[in-house]
Amino acid sequence: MNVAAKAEKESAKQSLDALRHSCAHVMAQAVQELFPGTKITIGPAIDSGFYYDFESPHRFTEEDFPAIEKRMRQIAEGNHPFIGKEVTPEESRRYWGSRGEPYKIEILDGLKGQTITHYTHGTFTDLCRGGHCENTRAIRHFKLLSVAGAYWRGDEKNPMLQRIYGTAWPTKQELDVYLKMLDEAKARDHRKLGTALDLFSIQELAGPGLIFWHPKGARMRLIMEDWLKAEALRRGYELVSTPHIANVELWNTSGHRSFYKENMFSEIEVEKADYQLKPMNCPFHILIYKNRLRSYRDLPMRLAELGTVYRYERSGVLHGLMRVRGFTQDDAHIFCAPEQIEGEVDGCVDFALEVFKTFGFDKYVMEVSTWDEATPADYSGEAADWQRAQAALESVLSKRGIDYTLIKGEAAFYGPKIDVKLIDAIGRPWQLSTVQFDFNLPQKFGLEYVAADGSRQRPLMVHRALYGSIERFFGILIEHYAGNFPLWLSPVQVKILSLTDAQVPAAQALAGRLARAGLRAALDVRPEKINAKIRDAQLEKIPYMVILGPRDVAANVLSIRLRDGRQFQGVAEESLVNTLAREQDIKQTAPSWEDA
RNA sequence: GCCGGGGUAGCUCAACGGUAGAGCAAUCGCUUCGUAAGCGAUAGGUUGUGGGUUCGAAUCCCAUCCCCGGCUCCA
Repeated sequence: MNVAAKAEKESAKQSLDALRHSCAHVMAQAVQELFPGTKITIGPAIDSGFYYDFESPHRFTEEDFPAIEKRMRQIAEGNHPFIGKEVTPEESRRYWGSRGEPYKIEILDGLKGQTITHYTHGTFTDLCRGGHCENTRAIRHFKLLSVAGAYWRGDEKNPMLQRIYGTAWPTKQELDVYLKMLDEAKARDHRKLGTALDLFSIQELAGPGLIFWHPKGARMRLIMEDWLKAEALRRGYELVSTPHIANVELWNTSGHRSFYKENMFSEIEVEKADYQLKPMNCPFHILIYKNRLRSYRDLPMRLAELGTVYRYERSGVLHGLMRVRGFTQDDAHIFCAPEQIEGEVDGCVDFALEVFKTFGFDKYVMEVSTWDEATPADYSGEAADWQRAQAALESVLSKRGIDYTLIKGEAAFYGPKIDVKLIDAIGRPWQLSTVQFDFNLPQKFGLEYVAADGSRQRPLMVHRALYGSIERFFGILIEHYAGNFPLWLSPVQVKILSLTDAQVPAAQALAGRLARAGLRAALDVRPEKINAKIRDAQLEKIPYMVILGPRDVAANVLSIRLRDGRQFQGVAEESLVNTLAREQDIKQTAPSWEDA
């Protein structure tokens, strides 16, 4: 993206934020008028709209929205300009004191030495640093969406406030598009589709956050795993396999018992020793590295594993496949010499891009998180290593011409990283792949290799996950494709529907031949009408249907129906098999059949 | 974990102090049909769990588990 385009995008975002922030003020006014005793706190613009947090004796529900929206509309139509005014801290304090707004006074207390401004529209004034549209008149296309609890200043030690979320757009069309996207997202919800398509479940009796993969989901998982393993081997990784629990001494050594304790399951005592379920695979791969003396000739050593980890997540944060307590990471750790890091990072990025392309994602954003020199807090490792690693991360992306955002101070304490967010079919970002340096664990475990000159050196370590977690990636795939998976991932690729009982033997024979050709075929020979069988197959989102009636059998041809409704008659069996085998082989995301 | 909203048949939902119901799915018949639901019958529930109030509880109260929307965190 060039500089001018970036600037234009930035300015468009600013005016959108101004509209939304202004809408939040108007909502706050409406709410205070309609629900006396409500205290205001903060109300910013966010990615897709705005919110305002209130403390109120009234419990807000969605049933209150029509009344609030109606009042908002009246206020907006009142044609009030937003007027900013600089005030002294004393003035401001007096104003908020007189209005009985303790949260505003608390904010004021945090603004020592800064310029204080009040923004007023009509009869409503807010303590606010600004960023408003000119006039309430601009606020026309908005909708309140939900109400939720939120801690004052995001701290769970503070009181719980009530947050009302809304969205606002410059035009009706944009608002409608956004609302439609929300509906679309709801329809694609992987929890809903997971049940409808019988892919997975979460069982109350077994516990929250633990995933049961049903036959169809497990089939897809197998395909994802097989592809990834083959690709890893092709790229010079070694596949390893490690235990699910380990003695607490391992976690003491790695440091996880101190900095990751809240997320680990409790100890399991066995013969007077304590064990813990693994929340991460890193220490295990490190032990494999450390198991014998390594030479510089052994490097880079790339150890990969589909490693299942267990993390204690607080009950309120669990979410379908996206946030669970037991999941499998496609984890790898690369141990290398300093001069190899750029090549290794490039290999990881290349692999990640291959994953996106293969699974049908063409949009993504990358972020490089580095340390912040200004606040050299508790970073682990040598400054020279950090600088070299950060340079490698940026250099790899630049050389590939990949646009990225540099986020200073966002690095973990143990090293800088690249994070990749995928953009799905309806424009939502999902945090996926990550490539992270780790300067902490090699030190904690005293990792070494013998250099060419015979000296002992510390290897550099890179963590890397591409799917992130198989569960989560699966959830993203479900939502990205809305359950309409490409042929190569579809648990059932072809379903053969018999028109009458007379075609059952032919249907069975065809199913056998398709299976032998490496295709996943299913049969529907129930004594149902063809319309009913088609409907069921459509609801199962099966990519190809073969409808077998007396005419087809007589002519020795097939009638094909695609998931998108298109039909092709008189297709030779060989042609179907070859076309599908190829579509599967090259992992095509679109169906092969062209309208004749 | 916290705030709010919910758990009724495999699924989607109704009944909201007075004997628990529908559609789909399932099972059994009949129907043999040409591109999104053929007809009929049967079966299916100590209403998440435990306690309480009441002559009577799916419905009211308490506790607890799970789910949903958020907060916080994150793969």
